[in-house]
Amino acid sequence: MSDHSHCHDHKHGSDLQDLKRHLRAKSQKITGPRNAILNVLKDSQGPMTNKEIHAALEPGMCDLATVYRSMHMLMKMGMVTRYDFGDGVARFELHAPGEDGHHHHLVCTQCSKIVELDECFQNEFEESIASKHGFKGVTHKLEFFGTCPDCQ
Amino acid sequence: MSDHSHCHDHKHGSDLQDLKRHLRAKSQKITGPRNAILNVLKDSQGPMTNKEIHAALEPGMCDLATVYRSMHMLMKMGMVTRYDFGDGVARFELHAPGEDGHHHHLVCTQCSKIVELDECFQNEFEESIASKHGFKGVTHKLEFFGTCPDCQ
DNA sequence: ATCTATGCAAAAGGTTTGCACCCTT
DNA sequence: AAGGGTGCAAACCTTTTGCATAGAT
Repeated sequence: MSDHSHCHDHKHGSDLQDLKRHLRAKSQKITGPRNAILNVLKDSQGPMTNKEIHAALEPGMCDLATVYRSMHMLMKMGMVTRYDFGDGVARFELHAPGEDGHHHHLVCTQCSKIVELDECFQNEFEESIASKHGFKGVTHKLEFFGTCPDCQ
Repeated sequence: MSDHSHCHDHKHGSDLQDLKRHLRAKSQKITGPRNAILNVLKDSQGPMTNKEIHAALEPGMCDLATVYRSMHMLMKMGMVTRYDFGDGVARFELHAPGEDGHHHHLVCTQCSKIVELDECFQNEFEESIASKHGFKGVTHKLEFFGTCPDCQ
């Protein structure tokens, strides 16, 4: 598989029309809450928790439970990727429907600042591990942790 | 019972005496529960959740809350590493006090089987990312996910 | 009109904490 | 004897779910 070279714009590469079209194509309804959530995700600077997404919506726009349900739906549709940074809270990032949005992060262990990484490590490694253990459809999650300049 | 640390045996490289000695050295008490927990971890085949550790102890040996507290303590002492496989549950693996126990896993997304990987990917990549963004003390977490032979 | 999505509230897990008592050192 | 460690129960947080209603197609 080839790797993406447009890396600076992962979250701005998808416009709202595309997203809605993709939802409709899978016979998912375009509702107020979903519309609003997609807008928040589209403009986000990095991965967001359910609570953060909820907080970013206009008050009364949408229940927290609906945010959770929407993220499940978007994940199942492959429009969103879930990230885990080891603090027990799920974070989500939107990407264009066709693309897999695969990339990594550099997280500050002090202030939790998150840097989006463009670099994606090349992986003959992944293939050799997969074949060695007889696994199919192998992917990886890779995150970096350290202390950011401000916290040193 | 001398045992040499082969790559295959990361979790058996630490014997109980060493572990206890290390605890005492940091003025941590050796109690019944801690002793039992260390024994379970020492014999484990892979990362274990708090609940699994608790279940592996003799009934009545130790409260679940104590398992949680012990894992915190062991982590702070650098004797245990925490792993997150994206299911919202923390898993722990013991390693010898001096060593960092750094390695990776291959997890089956169907049955949750976990394969311990010996290979650790070589990282000039990590250094370049750290310096590029001005981070210090950068480490990484890398886990592989796929479908195991039995589940295909 | 149909069938899904939502709000609300309750439940379900995982994890943490307060407090009185026990036990290692 | 002193201080940390433990059990128990309650609190906390994130995430899930049941159910009646609202809303998109």
